[in-house]
Amino acid sequence: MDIRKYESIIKNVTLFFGTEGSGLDLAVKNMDGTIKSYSKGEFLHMAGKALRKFGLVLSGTVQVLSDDINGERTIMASVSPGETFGESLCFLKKKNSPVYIYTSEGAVVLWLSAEKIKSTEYYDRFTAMIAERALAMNNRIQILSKITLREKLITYFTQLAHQNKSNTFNVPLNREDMATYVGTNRSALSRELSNMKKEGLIDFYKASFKILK
Amino acid sequence: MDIRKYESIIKNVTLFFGTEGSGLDLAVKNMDGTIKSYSKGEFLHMAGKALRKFGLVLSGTVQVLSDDINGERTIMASVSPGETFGESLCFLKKKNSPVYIYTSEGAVVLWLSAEKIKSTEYYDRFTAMIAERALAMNNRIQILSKITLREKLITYFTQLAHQNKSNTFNVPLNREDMATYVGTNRSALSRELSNMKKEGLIDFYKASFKILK
DNA sequence: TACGTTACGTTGCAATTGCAACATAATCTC
DNA sequence: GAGATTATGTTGCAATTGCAACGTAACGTA
Repeated sequence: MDIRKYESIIKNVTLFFGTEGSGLDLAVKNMDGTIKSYSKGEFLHMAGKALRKFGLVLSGTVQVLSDDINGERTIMASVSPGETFGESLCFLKKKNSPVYIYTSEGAVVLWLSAEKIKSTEYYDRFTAMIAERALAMNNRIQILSKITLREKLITYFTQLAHQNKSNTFNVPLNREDMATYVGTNRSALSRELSNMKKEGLIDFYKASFKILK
Repeated sequence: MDIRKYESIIKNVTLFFGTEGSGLDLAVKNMDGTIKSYSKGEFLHMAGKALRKFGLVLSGTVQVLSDDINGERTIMASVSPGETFGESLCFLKKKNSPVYIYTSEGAVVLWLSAEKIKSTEYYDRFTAMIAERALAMNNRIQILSKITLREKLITYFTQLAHQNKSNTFNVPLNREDMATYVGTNRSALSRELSNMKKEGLIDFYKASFKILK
């Protein structure tokens, strides 16, 4: 197991922040940590089985997928290096979790036991990680449950302004991802952003936005 | 403090499940629990201040609200007896939480310290509570991020069928709430449900639904 | 500079949906 | 069971949005 190879990534993850060198080795060992490499197109986990450990992506990208009735597979999340997946499912020991874990481009994953974490000094951080995710999802739900695109955008901008404590802020997503985040497509997003600018509600240049009214 | 008066509710909450009588008194005491009554139209918490404790509603209903730029207040959640609010905000000690807690009809709330919980035997359950909420929100996001109403409904039904391990299930919401949950209005929902029935995709009678195809 | 590539803006049109208004059905109360 | 009340279904119309196709700007590379 070659934790040290990925130390620069791991030590910046909230869960391990500030843990380095042999301290990191020990921490990972206490969580039954195992590193596994996956090649392009491989499944890391199949639906219907319990997730014994949750994953921290060390390199590559991992997709969380689920099926619907028509047998269509939807991407529920795309996980990048330094990000985790499956903590809640794993912590709750959900049987029959309806999700697949898959990598289209190949990935390296550090698998960690949520059960073992409970008896380490990292338990509080683990809980905090889930709580942070809950807040982030809550924000997104606030946006997605608005009816019109304009309302969605106003909600999104309000959140960003609040986070930045300023009416000027950068949107951390490109237009394509921003559109997905607020539940629309790029062209509709561009149209509405332009309308809002025309009406003097906001101003923006590239990723920099300003709320005017 | 009159915990016992609400024992029948409290002991059925996941957090306290199975805890009764003097055990419950002790548990609540160890979490710095305090009961407070609020009258119609009262604010339990104002935006901009940290939430020192999270709440468990004992009677009445409590609304979680937030403002947007236009000064419009949106209901983020409506919390009924036996349900909790603010766990994540409280656990993370978020300053400047942008939410108001309000009761339109009056309520009784048991306030509990997330900090104190850490050193009790209930910590695992607390974490599980947040994880459950994360999963529930994730389900809703899957639904809300679909484009068409039909896709939203198919996703919702797929989730319910999976939870029930059967293609027949009851929807635990009336049409009005179901519409809100999937991000539309009642009449559009009725229309689409009828269309899906006409096309032989589903069948339903009142709250009982069946996936056919 | 010329070229390719990628990100972003614009627009026409068809499809979906919100909304309002009304119809019908179920439920409750007396 | 009459009448009130609430839940659900139906429908016409206007508004919003998805989608596709194209235009424009920014950036890197040879």
